[in-house]
Amino acid sequence: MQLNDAQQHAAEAGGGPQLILAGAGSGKTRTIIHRIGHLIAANHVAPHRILAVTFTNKAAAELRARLSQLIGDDGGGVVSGTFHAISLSFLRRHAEALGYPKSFQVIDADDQKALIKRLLKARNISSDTLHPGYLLAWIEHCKHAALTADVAEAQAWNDIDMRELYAAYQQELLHHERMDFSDLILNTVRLLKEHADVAALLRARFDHVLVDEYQDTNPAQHMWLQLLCSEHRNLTVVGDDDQSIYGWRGADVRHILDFESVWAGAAVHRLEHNYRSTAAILDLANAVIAGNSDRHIKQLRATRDAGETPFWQICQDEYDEARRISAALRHWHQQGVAWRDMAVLYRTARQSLPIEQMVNEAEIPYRVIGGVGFFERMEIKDALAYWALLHGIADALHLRRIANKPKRGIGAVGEQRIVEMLAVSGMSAADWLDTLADGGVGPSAKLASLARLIGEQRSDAMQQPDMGLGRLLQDCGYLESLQAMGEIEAAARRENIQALQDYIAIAAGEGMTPIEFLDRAALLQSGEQVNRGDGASHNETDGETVSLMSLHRAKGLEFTAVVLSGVEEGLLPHQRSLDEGPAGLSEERRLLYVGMTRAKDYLLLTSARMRRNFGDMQFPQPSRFIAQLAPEILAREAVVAEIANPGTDCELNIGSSVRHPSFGEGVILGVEGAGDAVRVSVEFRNAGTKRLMLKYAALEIISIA
DNA sequence: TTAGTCCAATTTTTT
DNA sequence: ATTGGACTAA
Repeated sequence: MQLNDAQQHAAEAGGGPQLILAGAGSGKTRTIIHRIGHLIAANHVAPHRILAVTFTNKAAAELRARLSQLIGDDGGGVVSGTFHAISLSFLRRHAEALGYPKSFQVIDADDQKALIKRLLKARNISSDTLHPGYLLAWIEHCKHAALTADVAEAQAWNDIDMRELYAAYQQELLHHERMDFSDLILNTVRLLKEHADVAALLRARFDHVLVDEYQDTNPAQHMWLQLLCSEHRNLTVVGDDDQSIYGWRGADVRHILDFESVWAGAAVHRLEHNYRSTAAILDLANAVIAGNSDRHIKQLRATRDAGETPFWQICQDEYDEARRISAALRHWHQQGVAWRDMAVLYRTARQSLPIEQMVNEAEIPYRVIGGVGFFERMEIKDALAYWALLHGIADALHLRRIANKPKRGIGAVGEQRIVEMLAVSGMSAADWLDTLADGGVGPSAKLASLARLIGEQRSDAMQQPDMGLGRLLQDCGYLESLQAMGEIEAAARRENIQALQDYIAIAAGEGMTPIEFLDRAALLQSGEQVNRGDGASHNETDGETVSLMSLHRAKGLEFTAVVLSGVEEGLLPHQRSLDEGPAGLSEERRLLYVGMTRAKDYLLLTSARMRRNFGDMQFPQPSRFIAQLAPEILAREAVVAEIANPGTDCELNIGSSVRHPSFGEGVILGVEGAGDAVRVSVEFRNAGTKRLMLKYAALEIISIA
């Protein structure tokens, strides 16, 4: 397909700062691809001197795939990756300027939290005084704003100096030779800012930089780009302020709104034709996003026919919702939509459980994208810790992790003493463990047999990096210790470990070093989880599956048919964001907008009248984002009813507001029966949900939805 | 000092 | 419902 004028202008613009405002479905990926192709073919830029920054690893992979399609030759060596992945590759070469060894590793969220907890415990600060999550969130907040501990604004909580704790946390990380995710960005900024020699090398590395999803960059990333591109100024950013959904991660929409003032002389390109969705879907999405005032006014124009009007289905509870979703998926499948072209999206991960159960029961092949990622699983982290020890690249966190797995009679105190002894020794964890082979002192003596085992197996493992892990886990008793969780659970975990071994084998085949493999594991934390549930019985081809994922994960993707589930007050908008005020609410609305604009042909919204939360039940109102929309743009079940107040027949829809003489105001959630026997379910603001005989209820209509 | 039992807090979203 | 943390027995 040809590019349209705006796309072509953007693709063929020369150097200098370029801002591409690209609405949902406006072909921005194609434009980027063509721009890169044009830079190479017409401007003779060497491919390896082009850097493309994407938001997810998946997007980076997609970019590479499409580049090789366009220009062949494996994309010609164009460098692409996430901010984090690219930062890590910079830091691998230059970390020593910051006092880190080149072999530093990345700490994941779990270990990060454990480290913070130990830090607070060592200072006798209880979690009631200062919640670890709160401290961590504040530190992250500083890092997103590119503020190191020495320049962060002092912050006290219950007389505790959080800035001092931030500094201590960094010290602790450095001591463990680890960086957290935010450090990857922040430390790269420090390299560019504080180390002129390194900065010069990094700046000279690329001639052109392109950034996707620019609306979701935080100040640290913004600074990262400014510092990297300040000389050549060949920076192209692509984004859409209506799709900014990462404010909680420090993203600031102003970066895209203010781009022209930061980069003088920037050219602006607007892609305002939507090629993805039917006009009906786009009308609905536009109606929703129009409710936000803090946005660039823009026209996103449909290029497709009206199509089917999106439907809003109100369900009894989350299981009824899940069943109706399954029915819709089946229906679309009968219409000829492939499973892989359908997605069920939700606000929170826990919503996936009932959906998984019902979809599975309906024998629809599915997969959950996200959730607990492969590399975050306990057994995988354990196995990787053993593997790191085997390859001599383990650190204190690895050793601590497996010290008492399987049980070796080492408890919390013993663990602590082992870590202290290791620190005193001044050796790496792997080297220190080797010295214990002849026996150790105190708790470390309990590691002697493990030390001997590793000593015996190491040389074998070094020669064949893909082998060895399974043998070590078997011989040290780890695999057997899994049995304590029950046969089925243990088998699943052994299978995961087997998958890890296969993964390692592939990586080894590619010539990847052990440290590179750990890097990949750290950056790919959140992989896909394939076919949970009874996948074996469906005999589906790989990839022929419906995707279940969070709204955030759906960013940048498109599907023929989309279900947005749980469109309720408290869930979308989420309660936590409502507590954050108007900015939080705007972001929730954008999230809904992002979800709707994923759909090409069919869109179904569902909400439940009742939802089980922890143990107890909740009765959410329909989401404020859709409750007021006319049935012409969002269809729903309608009932013709004669109501006391107007006295005439009228269409009373789900979502209509009514008043009852004693229960007060409420919203119609459902209708059953016919004629005189029609009963309506009404969610009253102050009186809960009631089922009323329409004929006798004396309802007064406030507004018709 | 460790291991097992009971109780509490937890969940918004991700690199 | 699950999981980490505190408490208690050995």
